[in-house]
Amino acid sequence: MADIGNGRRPPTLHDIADRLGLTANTISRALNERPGVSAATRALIKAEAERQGYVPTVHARSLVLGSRKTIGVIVANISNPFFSDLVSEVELRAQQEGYTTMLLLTYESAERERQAINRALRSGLDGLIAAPVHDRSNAWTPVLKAEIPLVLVSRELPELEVDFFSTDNEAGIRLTAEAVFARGAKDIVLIDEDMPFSTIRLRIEGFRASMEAHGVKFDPRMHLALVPPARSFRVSRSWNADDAYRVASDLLDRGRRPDAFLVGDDYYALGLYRALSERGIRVPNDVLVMGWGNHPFTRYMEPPLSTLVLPFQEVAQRATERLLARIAGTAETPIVRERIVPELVIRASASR
Amino acid sequence: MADIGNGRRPPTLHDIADRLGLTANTISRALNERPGVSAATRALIKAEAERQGYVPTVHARSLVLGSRKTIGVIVANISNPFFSDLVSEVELRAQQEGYTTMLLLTYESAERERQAINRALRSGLDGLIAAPVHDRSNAWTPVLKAEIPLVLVSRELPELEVDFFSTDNEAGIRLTAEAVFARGAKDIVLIDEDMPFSTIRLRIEGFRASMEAHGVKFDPRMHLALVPPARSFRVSRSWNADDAYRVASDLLDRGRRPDAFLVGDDYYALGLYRALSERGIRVPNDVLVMGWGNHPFTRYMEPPLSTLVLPFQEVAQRATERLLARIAGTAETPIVRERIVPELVIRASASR
DNA sequence: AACCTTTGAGATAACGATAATGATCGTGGC
DNA sequence: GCCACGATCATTATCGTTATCTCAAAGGTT
Repeated sequence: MADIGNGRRPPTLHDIADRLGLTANTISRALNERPGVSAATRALIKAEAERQGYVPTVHARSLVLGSRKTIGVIVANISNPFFSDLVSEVELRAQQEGYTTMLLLTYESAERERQAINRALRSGLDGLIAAPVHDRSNAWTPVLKAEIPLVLVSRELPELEVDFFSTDNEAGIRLTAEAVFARGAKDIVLIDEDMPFSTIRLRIEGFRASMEAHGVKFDPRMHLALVPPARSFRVSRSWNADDAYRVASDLLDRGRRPDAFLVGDDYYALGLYRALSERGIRVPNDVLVMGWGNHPFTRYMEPPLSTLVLPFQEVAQRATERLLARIAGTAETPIVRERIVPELVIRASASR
Repeated sequence: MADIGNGRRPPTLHDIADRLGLTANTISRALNERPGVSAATRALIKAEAERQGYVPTVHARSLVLGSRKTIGVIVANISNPFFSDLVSEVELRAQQEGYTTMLLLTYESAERERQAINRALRSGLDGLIAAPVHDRSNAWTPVLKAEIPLVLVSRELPELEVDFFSTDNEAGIRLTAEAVFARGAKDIVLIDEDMPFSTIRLRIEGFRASMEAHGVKFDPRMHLALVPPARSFRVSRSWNADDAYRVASDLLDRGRRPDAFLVGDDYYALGLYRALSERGIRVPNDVLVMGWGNHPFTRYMEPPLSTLVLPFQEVAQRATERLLARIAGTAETPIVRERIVPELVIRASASR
């Protein structure tokens, strides 16, 4: 910590080189463990670099290398546990491989998604993991054109020829449906969000298939209760429970009395529970309930909620792995689309 | 979309310049709205840039400008709603000002924090917002030395002369304590995490002060129930409820019967509720309970939990605002340390 | 001892953008 | 008709790092 004072400007390779009577080139080779430097000078250089508190300037490095060692993550928000776990996982793996993570949030807005993609392109990222806003596949063509590796998660865009990883929504809802069928349910209602996401479409498809496999004719007006889309994606999803409460209350007040409920989000179950208990309908005696997501609070609901453990981590890990392979150029060319089946957890809400 | 095919390499200023018989410099001036270019050529240039799909290379720009227009956020994780809301807010404001956000997670590990700081420095960020790992003030000296604007949130490091924004933990716990005192409680227990964070220290301090203001002698063994520190910070905080359940059960089984509980985290209240109900202790008739954080599920607990609405957004906004001002050089020099008082929400768990 | 190989380091030129300075042109003032 | 001047664009230098090529010295071989 002696002479930092050479102009109050962070030290560069030249500063070290001048001091030692060498050239910047040699310093660069020494610090990057490349051949062409003797062990003795290498040690000298490292010591001097340490002493001056040298930190390489990424701007310059990425300019010449053409890579920033940065990957971008584009998701709607990070209040949703799925996305926050996804982003965490990406950050972790990326960091291990020497990449840093740039975060871009869309809040489900097509316009913000466009901006995010734009900023991602301008930033010269090495790769991109994204949960796209629904049905906006053409928004991603600039990324493909720029030949930046892209991996999609969660929401599928079939028109795009890119790797895709997701929870298997269809299999998931079938698991829950089968579980309540197996416990004697005959009349099931699915509560889910009224949004055109592929995730929700697939859940409804799986639900319908399961119903028909059990000889029940699927009627949207009877077996589907749609919750209005969230008003804002800015903060936590507090309103989900409220909306589900309202939807479930309406349904029950119309005299409808199913013997099982499936919900597309654990928070919906909170509202559903209240609507049921206010009307003296008991879980699981009068009605079975299956959640979705295994949120920490579900084990503490009364009765504890049966639900699905989503493969957050696995999806995130596979997606990141794939992206890194694409960046490294080691991934085989054909794209993969993987849907990982979630795991059922039966608790008191579906025990009979 | 005609001739992109000049080598499959993203177009540069030179490509546009060559095409129009101009120089790169002129193109730069035209596209950046700087004087020295006639309106006619400016239009020509813009059209050609658009046609070639030109995207400026940040590497080069940051190299010459010395700024990347990027700010870093260092927090423990983003499963914690406080941090996810913080990060969201930072991303939003940053984006509005043309900055992108780099995410660095520490998982409460000093070593990972060190790495994160290192990576932040290497990345040539313009500024840094961080919730530091406790008592690691010397870890941040490299940032100060590099004269990179730094704003701390949530956890205070008094030794560091930097701006700081946080929830007022002391005032918060006093609000909850006063609330139960006002409703007749005389013997209060605080359940909190056994970690040396300044946040927790301040809560305990505030609790003690409030007790003594009401003539109760504060005895840690009587009035404090400490939950073992979380085992991992990787994923959601599911275990918090379990740990609180265990701690509360132990306490009750030792025959201790306080007439009010305060908890340092809404999740603790989940475990506490169960421990109480298993022993036939009713909320609020036999004991009052106050949460912390106003998590969405608290309104759906039985009975609904009284809690504190934390000023997540405000803290994040002020911190980001401050950081941007520091970067722009428009912030007055003296540092500020702001603690924002949370807001009380009384629900059935504390109604008498 | 003459010759070839290896090793360590310097010289030079990128990378793509912006800043500072220079050159050219047309125009206006006198 | 001469000179000065503003507008417009070209020239050149620069940011900090890495890649390529070159060269000198050391070491080994016959």
